[in-house]
Amino acid sequence: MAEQELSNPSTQRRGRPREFDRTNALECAMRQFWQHGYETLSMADLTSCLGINPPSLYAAFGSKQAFFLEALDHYLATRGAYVYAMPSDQRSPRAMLAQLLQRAAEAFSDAAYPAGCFVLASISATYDSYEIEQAIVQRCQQRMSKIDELVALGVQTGELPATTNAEELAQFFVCVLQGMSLQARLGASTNQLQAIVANALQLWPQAARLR
Amino acid sequence: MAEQELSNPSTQRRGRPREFDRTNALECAMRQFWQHGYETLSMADLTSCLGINPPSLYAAFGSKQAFFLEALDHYLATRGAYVYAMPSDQRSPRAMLAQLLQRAAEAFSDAAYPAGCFVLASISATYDSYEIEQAIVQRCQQRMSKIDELVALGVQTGELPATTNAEELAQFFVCVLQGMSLQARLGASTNQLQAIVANALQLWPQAARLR
DNA sequence: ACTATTCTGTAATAATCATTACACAATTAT
DNA sequence: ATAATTGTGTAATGATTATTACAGAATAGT
Repeated sequence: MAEQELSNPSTQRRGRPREFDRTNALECAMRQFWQHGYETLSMADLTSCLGINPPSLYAAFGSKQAFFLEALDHYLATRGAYVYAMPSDQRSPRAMLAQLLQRAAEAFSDAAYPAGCFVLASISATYDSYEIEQAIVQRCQQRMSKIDELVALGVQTGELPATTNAEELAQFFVCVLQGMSLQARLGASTNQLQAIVANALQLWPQAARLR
Repeated sequence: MAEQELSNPSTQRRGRPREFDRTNALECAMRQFWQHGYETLSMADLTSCLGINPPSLYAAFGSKQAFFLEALDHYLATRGAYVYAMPSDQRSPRAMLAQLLQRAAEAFSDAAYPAGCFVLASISATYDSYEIEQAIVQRCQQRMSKIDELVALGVQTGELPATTNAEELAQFFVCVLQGMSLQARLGASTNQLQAIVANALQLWPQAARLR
């Protein structure tokens, strides 16, 4: 069912070779979907933007829905990877959460890319295709669980008081992160997002206050 | 340019009377746009949902865009009015902000309506019509300025320390509110949203700590 | 009763939507 | 050289999009 994509250049395929770079097309589609949204972006816009014709696109990706989902996963593997790309697990959970949020603040307001988070920007409205909506929600929750882990770890290591409601605190940080994406879509600057992060982190005091 | 809508029932208009209730149609359209989004919701869906035919709809509202904008303003005047409907200006700024956020927590998770905030849910993706996007952003910022006022008032009354960066703190609360809308779209319960509010409000301590 | 006005229902409009049929081009395998 | 295979370009597909032409129905004013 899934297309077998051979990355090994030595294994040449028969037939006429593809004239466009698949990854490059994926990157371009990611940006387009990110900025315009799934429903709003038409295949005509997409093909003219990519400089290729519909049959080539369909041969390479299958359908608009499959193309979007692959672009979404391309985002998760590249620009959206900062969530899991923690520098080192040696650092304290708080420092890791701080870095996660600060990286988000930078990424969301990076002028080189559409504003905010691609996954979060894709949520808002329900879609004609329930399949897409499910895929977005699932990937969103999977990513956010990283914050759950960090807060739980903070309680475990004693960095946060044992009486902390870890689920609630984690959900608070998730809420802030998601709000930051919306703020970025509305034009918030890196500095403004960083100020939000600094404020939010006050709920996880640097010096743990044990009762 | 704007349609003259006479609310006075004594001033009868000539011609065949409208067979559907205009406000009722607006309420129904609001829910539909709220749930499905502007682009996704087709006029065919809308007319069949309202039980009226396209010409009646166009005669009453003009166009899809005008219909959406009127539905948006209907939301602001009804369900979305909680932002400005503060109980009394006698209360402290903090209490007013708390009430604003708590009302949002209830409204966003009210099963009787689509989840989250209609205005915020309408942002995410850019639209074919720049006019609509501008209208949404403008109404959004106008509403959020209420939070700016409350925080500034808190500093003014001494409830918050004079060293407080009012703009940053206000933007933090706006961010939380917007994140709450997204959380609600993802299925967060009233209790969960209230817990987020409680956490956020810790940045505005009940007993003002003056340095 | 008659005219002017406004709404309603049917059915059509042109445009755009995602998708594909088909002929041809470019490659590998034999 | 020939067959098999796969990508490309042109042009079309049927469906759906927002919007409206038109004829008839229902009201108010005269």
